[in-house]
Amino acid sequence: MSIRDLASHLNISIGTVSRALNGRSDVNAETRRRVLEAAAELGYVPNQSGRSLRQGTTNAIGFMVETNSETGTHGDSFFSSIYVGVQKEFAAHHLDLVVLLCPSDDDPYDYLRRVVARRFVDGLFISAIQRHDPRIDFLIEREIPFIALGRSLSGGSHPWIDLDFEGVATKAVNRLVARGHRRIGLVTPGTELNLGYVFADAYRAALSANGLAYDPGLLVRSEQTSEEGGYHAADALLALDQRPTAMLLVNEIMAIGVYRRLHEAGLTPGRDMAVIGLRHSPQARFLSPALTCFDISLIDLGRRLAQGLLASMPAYRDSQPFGLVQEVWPMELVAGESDPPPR
Amino acid sequence: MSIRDLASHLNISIGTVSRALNGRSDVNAETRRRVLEAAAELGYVPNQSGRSLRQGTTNAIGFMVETNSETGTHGDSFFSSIYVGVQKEFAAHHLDLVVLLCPSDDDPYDYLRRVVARRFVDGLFISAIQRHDPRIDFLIEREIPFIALGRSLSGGSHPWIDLDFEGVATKAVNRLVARGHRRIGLVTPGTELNLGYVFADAYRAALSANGLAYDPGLLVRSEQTSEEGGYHAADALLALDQRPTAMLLVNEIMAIGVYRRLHEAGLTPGRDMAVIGLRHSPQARFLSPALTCFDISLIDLGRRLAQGLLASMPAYRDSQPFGLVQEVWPMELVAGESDPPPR
DNA sequence: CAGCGCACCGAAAACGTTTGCGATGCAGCA
DNA sequence: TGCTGCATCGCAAACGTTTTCGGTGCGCTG
Repeated sequence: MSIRDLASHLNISIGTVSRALNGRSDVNAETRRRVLEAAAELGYVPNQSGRSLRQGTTNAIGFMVETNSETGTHGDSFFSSIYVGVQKEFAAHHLDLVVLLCPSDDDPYDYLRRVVARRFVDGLFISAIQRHDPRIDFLIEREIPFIALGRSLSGGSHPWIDLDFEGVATKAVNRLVARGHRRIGLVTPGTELNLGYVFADAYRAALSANGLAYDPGLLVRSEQTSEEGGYHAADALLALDQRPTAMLLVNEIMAIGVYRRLHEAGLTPGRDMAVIGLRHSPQARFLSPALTCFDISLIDLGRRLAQGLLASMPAYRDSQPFGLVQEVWPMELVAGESDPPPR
Repeated sequence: MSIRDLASHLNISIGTVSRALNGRSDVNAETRRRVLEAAAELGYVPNQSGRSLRQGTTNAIGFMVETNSETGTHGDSFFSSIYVGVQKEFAAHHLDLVVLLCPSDDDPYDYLRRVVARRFVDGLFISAIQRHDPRIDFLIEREIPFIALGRSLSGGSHPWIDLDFEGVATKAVNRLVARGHRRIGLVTPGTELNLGYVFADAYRAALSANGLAYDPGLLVRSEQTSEEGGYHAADALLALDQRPTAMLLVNEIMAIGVYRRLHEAGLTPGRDMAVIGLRHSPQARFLSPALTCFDISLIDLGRRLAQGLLASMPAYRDSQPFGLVQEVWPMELVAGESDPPPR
């Protein structure tokens, strides 16, 4: 059931059929009606490979995420919700979302180059942005549409959306200081992810704005951002001569490990230690005491990412009222019971 | 940089280049070496569209999952780990995994038909298998390779892997009965998902094997399998004249809601009520008291699914030592502190 | 030397689609 | 009538690849 079958069934040329199906203006209204009717009747659907070959476009968009081969998660379900938002935005454009899982033992840059070389996707979402991320320059140079989930120091102007770490640090520190805290620890990723640097800078600025000195010992860079990572980060903070009375975490998964370590030290989280985190997954509501955290509307973030990508793709730019998307994503503080005043 | 450029650069025909790249035997060893060298040097990578068009194959495999548009999750990170396992198995075959998110307001059968019609994938994983699932007959009839994550009553022999609900029900009920429980509630999905029926049958069989009568009131079918669903299921069980002393849940997300409802009723989970669940996500370790649950090695399950699919695809069958995969996936009980004897 | 088989390679068709170009017919206008 | 312009459509090329078919040259055998 190709376009040829459809044409011979209607006794017209394949060119006319193609034009009718694609809504071109130079085809008679009655002819178009007959074509669409026959297509529906015979169950004709265009072959994507043929179309891609001719147009040089695949109608597929890749979302590149990095895999943790050991735990088997990629982003702790962080991305699942983002996908949904992207999909919602893509539905109207007949675009397919292709999740590209870069294995952790593979170099993200090499992986990306292979994907691009295969011409498998028309555009890309990239995440886990490094401080100096070669993928960005590569994509800009090749003129491949993309949007980054996260900022980078890499040169060139390109679309990106990042979480509002400045806002988080400011609100969290202000809140803790208002409650009487003076020694506030921060746990960020210890990898070359740029967000660790951004978060740390925002944290230092927030401390300074509150007239507090920055103590390097209170900044823990954790290789893992998992429960294990949280455990060890709490361990490091508790080992200090002058312990902090509050901890600010980059996600809420680490809070599980922090709670565990606190309990082992005979401390009760939310009483002997204040904890604030960022919420990545809806399942975070379990923690007891309830974690005070910053809520991310991930579906909306996904939608916005999709809009930003479409706006940078010539074929879809007209459908988007936006220009170059470069913005931070605001987050709302959800008060829990984990950050009381110090004892 | 097409195969034509490569050929003219080497002063040989494109056919020879293609044969050399694809490892055909009818090409001189020296010629092959030169071709591979030039391909690497010039950075040539075959165009997937051209290849797909000629061969009628796309090198892409779809994984169809259903989306919950409200919460934004699809399977509570259940699938994230499965993807990783699939990807591990696919890596050697140069297959791409395409995640196909069926919106919740779309009919899965219609969605599947559109995907198939577009010839976008060579094979499919389907999940969320209904009791009578029209997708299965459709795929069998069209001779499209697939494997189902879940059993179904739909006719025809096809590859599938399902969780070992019989084993779960037997072990859980035996364990609870051995500890003195006599009234054990079961919470299963209230939708047409087949797993709800399978689990309920296994539960009844396990009760019977222990000489216990089946009380229909103790079987709660919950529309939602989320935290909310768990809350309401616990609500229903607590409203009974004769309350159960233990609850068996279909996943651990519901346990969050169950715990909450128990606390509201002045009951302490793991003391006034025994709770056992299935573990879908590694983050489940947070619950306090620790949930006694059945652990699923999701990465391995993903690998096995991929093997089962490959074994059913003519192009890859030879690489797999397996035949038709139809099996249940064993799960190990991880003892927590949530299922003590009744008070 | 004739004949045969084999290794290797080039030519060309085919996959299904889109699109530029030209052809046709017809209405409108001078 | 003759010319122009427009609406509509057919023809054919092109996208990049794989694969069949046939051809060439060589070595070997009888």
